Amino acid sequence: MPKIGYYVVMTQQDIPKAYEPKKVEDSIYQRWEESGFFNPDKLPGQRQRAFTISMPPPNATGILHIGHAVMLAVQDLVIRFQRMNGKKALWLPGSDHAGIATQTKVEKLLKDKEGKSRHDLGRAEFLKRVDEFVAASRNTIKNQVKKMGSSCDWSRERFTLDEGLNQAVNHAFKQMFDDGLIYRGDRIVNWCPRCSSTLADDEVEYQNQQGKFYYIKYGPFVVATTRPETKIGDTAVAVNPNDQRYQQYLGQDLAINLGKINIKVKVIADESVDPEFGTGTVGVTPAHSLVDFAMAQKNNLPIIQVIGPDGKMTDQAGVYAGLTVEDCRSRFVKDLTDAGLIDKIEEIDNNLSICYRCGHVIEPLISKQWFIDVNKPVKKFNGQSIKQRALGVVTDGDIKIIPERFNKIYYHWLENLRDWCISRQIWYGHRIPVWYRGEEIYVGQAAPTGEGWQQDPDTLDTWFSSGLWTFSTLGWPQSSKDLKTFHPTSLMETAYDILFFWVARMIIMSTYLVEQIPFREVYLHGLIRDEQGRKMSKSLENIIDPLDTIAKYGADATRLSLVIGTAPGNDSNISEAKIEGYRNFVNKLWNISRYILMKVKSPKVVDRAPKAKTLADQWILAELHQLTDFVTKNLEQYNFSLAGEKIYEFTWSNLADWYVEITKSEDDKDEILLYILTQLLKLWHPFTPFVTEEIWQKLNAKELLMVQSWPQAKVKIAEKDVLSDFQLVKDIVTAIRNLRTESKLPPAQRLRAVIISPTKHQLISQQSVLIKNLARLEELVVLSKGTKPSESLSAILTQAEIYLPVSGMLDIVKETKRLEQEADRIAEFVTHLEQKLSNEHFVERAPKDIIANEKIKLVQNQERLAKIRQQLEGLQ
RNA sequence: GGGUUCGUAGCUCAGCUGGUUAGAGCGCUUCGCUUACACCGAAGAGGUCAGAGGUUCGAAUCCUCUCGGACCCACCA
Repeated sequence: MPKIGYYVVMTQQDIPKAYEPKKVEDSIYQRWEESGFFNPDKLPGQRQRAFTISMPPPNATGILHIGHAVMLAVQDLVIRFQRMNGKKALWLPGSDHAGIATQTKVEKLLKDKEGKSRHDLGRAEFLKRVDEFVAASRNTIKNQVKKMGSSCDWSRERFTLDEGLNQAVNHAFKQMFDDGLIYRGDRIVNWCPRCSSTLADDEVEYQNQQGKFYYIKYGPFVVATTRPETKIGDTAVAVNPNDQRYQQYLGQDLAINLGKINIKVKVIADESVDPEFGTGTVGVTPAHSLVDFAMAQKNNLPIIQVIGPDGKMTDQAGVYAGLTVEDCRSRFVKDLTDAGLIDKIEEIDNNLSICYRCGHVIEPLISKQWFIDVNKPVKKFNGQSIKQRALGVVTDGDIKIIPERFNKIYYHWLENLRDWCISRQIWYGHRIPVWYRGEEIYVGQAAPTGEGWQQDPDTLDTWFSSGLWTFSTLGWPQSSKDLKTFHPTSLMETAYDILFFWVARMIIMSTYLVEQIPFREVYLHGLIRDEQGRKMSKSLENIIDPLDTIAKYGADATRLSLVIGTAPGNDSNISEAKIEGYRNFVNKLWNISRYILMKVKSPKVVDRAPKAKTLADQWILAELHQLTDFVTKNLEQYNFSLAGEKIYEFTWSNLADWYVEITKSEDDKDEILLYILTQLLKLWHPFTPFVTEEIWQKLNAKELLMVQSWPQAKVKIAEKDVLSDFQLVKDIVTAIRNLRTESKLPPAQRLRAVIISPTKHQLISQQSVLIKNLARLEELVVLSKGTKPSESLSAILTQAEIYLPVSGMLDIVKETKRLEQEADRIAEFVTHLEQKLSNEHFVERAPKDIIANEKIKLVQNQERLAKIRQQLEGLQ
């Protein structure tokens, strides 16, 4: 027998009592993959509209972590929903070379294992090592992505260093260079001496720390600084223009002695100096401070670089040349102290700039780098800059960010964006497509012909290529069919912490290069924390590894725990207990299915709603259809949690706890049970693809669940009446069970009950078999009117009085107390309603339907209260 | 300094554009191995929705302030 034989041969008795994800998940994934349906070109049926998600490419460095797991769970949910919804659904996977991150990682491995640096190996050999590492790592990640059940199109998998993407990068660079948006210049940049590379502004992190604030006697001034060694490179001293104390010195050139060093500074006035802070005077170090650099440009100051790219003092530092920054600082401070030039030293809180990749302290310094001009007017944007354009597509609503509040953050970031430094002095990445020969410069796709051309040794910022991701992966700059079909993509789903790094840059690059938005909607999920809300980290030993939880509880349970109980853009805490809870749920779904499969004569898919034969049938169908409607709407609006909770509730509370129990006493349920199961599996599929597919196959389905069409909510039943009628039945059953428990009647004891209901006795009579079975009654008498049987427990509902005669066993004291409590509770509610309805303003201004509803509630509860009081009198 | 966000049952969280006697899961109590499921079932207990004002007929939901937690951006010379 072919592969499907596995399912055919299996008899219903063989269905295990407990669902075992580990045994089935891999083979189900394999079936999906072999079906080819991950590829939108191979999907069945006529599909006009495309739905595209570009998977945020995980870094080629590591292992799948819980953050990736959320992203995969959410995106797979959306893409499966859209695929079932008849869309040409493409989820394009890939990975990112992550220049600095990967190079840092490999350098560390190299050092730990062989004690060598990248320079010991040389560029070519080092890159070979990186490629080997990345190849292995990418393969690992790919397998882990599959473990989550991700239905992405592996035939379109891309890597940022692929040939095609490399061409896209070069093309983008050349186009922007030709348009004058990319330029090369000497500017102050964030320099990481450890990485020996520049960093973008947003790649710098800050660490709060206790530092020393040195007050240095500085000619006629006292200048305060946290970094004394940079004072060697001062070329000015700045004061606030309004500061009366220093007016006399403005414009003067002063020679300052700093112990073993003499410097020359000009006294300048600058608004940015806060007269209140420190001494109100600032030593200006143009080469090693962003702010000072700006001041130097404004005032035409000389620039002296005293710290080199290697983190050591340059020759300009005189006697300190060659020392590391740290050594220089202590030597310099000692020399100043010896010379009596230290006024005082204070402790101060300050922010240390550190490299986001390696944690080393950042040295701002001046360097010749490549930049993208974000403020230059662009002709095709009618004079707007690329930054204004990126703002416009969001303010105009072309791109919708969910949740909306991130709009503000996005705007703020873009409005303050400075030119983007795109060159990196690392080896791993896209080599800058620029060649030099003497004074000549050539920019192009490939090396120019002719002798003596040298390519720029630098590589591009990783985010430059990531910025092209939505379209470079679809064949750009060629005008490919994929690009036409799938771009702009539909949804960008990612964590909010990457909004600037990536989302904003994709918008800049796409609007400029393709003249299309990269995606229509951005859905930002929160970060996952541990059960106490702490970040997950190795040192806290609180890491939840999705691969572990998949092995232990299954991919479906892991997915549910990441999708339900969370709100967009909000961080969420996760614990193993939560995942365990969803494992239990998946098992519940399994067992409901097991029950149905064992009960029906021939398991099959039922897509047409069967005729309801009983009230219970009508009720469960009405619930199912309402559910379908609700879930569809909420999935369309990315309210995954709400949708999931609702299906959960239907599955466990309505189907399992009530309807399945009912089918044990009502006959002829095959069609309807199979219909409900069919629809339910479809609704659950985007959330829990594995278990639903596994059950689906047991329905002797020929096709895979993943390509079935999404259920339509066709509601024909008079739902309101059905729902309220069935609610009364449920209330009666619950009330009887409650009486039994409260009065400690043995669960097995069959009881007799009398129900009196003037308005609903017919309904209750019709449902008496059901009520008897569910409430474990021996006999049920239903009357339209009558009096309470003697010596009986009573429960008064709004539409029915229920009596359980317990001759000789009635505890009058207890029963009185119980009824009194009930009466008090209702009396309180009645008072509340009376007050509300006697409020003129309420009656005047509230909507009519609300008032009508309150009136009904009042009447019902007044009657109910009266009857309970009657009972109480009867007990006296 | 600017901004965002959270504070709802013991714990983890849902509650959309204001109208339910405020919900879920876990935990807890009391029963129960009723042939789908003990990864279960039945019945319960448990909350003045951080605090104080305000808008409104009506506020957990909107506004202001206070307190407490988290985060982002800027910046500290």
